[in-house]
Amino acid sequence: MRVIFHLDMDAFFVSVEELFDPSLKGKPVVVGGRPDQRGVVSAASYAARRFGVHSAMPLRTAYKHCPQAVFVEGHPTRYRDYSHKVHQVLQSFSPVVEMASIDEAYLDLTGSERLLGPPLQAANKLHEAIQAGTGLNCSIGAATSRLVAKICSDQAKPNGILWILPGMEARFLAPLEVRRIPGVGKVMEKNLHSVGIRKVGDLALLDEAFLEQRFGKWGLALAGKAKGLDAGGWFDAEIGAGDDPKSISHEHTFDQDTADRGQIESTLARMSEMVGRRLREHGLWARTVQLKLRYKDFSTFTRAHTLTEATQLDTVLMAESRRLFQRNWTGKPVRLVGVQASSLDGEPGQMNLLEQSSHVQWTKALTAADKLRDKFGESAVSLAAGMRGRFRERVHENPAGLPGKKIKPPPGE
DNA sequence: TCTGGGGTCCTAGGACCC
DNA sequence: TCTGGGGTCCTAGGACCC
Repeated sequence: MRVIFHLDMDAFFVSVEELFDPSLKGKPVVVGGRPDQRGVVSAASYAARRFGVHSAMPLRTAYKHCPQAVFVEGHPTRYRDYSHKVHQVLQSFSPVVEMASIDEAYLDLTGSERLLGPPLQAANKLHEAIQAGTGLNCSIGAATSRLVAKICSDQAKPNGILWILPGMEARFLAPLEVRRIPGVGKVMEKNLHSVGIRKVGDLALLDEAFLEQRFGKWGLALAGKAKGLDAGGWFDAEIGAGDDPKSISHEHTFDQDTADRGQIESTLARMSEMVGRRLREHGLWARTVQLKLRYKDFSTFTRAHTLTEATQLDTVLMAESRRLFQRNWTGKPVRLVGVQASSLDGEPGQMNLLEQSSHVQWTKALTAADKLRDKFGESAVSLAAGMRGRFRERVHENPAGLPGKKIKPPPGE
């Protein structure tokens, strides 16, 4: 019988902020930015939640609900550090660990009973170890499947442990709202409601063929989920299977919508640099480049192009995203721009000799630039090629006092 | 209420090939 | 000469998650 844990950190970003500033404890805290900024709540403390503030809520709305809350920008590097600490504690409990996101993980503890005791006891030990190792609270769900363990940890919040005995899965799930099933969002919930399905128990009673015919592949998976099985989709994979990313992207929402071609294109250049850098960090090559635009009415537009040869280079990403932009932009003010790289591979694929030597030189130059950015910050270095023509305003983005350095492109470009 | 940024997976149509 | 079927790749959009 499988023993699966799902561990979820409680109010993770807020709790990390409290470690660095204990005066925040007990106060309504909102992580995400200033209340007059465009943006949404990344995390809210339990005190803030009592005022109706929750994650994904626009910051301006959060302010209306709770003007006395402390609004903080957030510190992504701190969260990554603490996520890493959590990961280390988990690895001391099981070799089969998968971080599902920055603040949650799955563990397979099957066969560990002699070492750690029965699931509830093991969960207690883990809970204490996380506290000791990070100073943070978490909630743990234990069950025979990933799905049930995940729903359990949610039910156990905050700072609790819940174990569902083998064989009790369906009875545990039956009274819950269908929305509690991971993957059932607003739209699916509405669709299910429209055919009279509200509880997971209603779902379990239905004919599988009906669900498949009505809701497609997903419907079939739902039938299994209602019984507590890891049926279909992402839950089916073995724990620890997910490794290399399938896409890498960066996007930016302007403080105010803009129709300034120079501003838009220089932002695209910056997004391309950031994507290129992450490709090199991961040792991945991309064949597909995608441009994303979002307009005032939130309508979102994407255009992609697949290259004949994979790339890691900022210049190629820039040229491609700019070309897509110039071909498709109608001149309407833009709210957001983004650049995504996909069709990723750990190898560059076939290149002719000339391209190979050019590629080696470029990679050297870019890796040097990456190191400078590590030292002096993202805006310290900009590609000389990125400064040509419309990208010229990048120069002015360099904050005073930082060593602005141009990296010369290799000859022949 | 006026909506971030980083992802994953699914669907569906068209091109193209055998 | 009235029109098959399957496989794979590419593209666009959308639901969903943290």
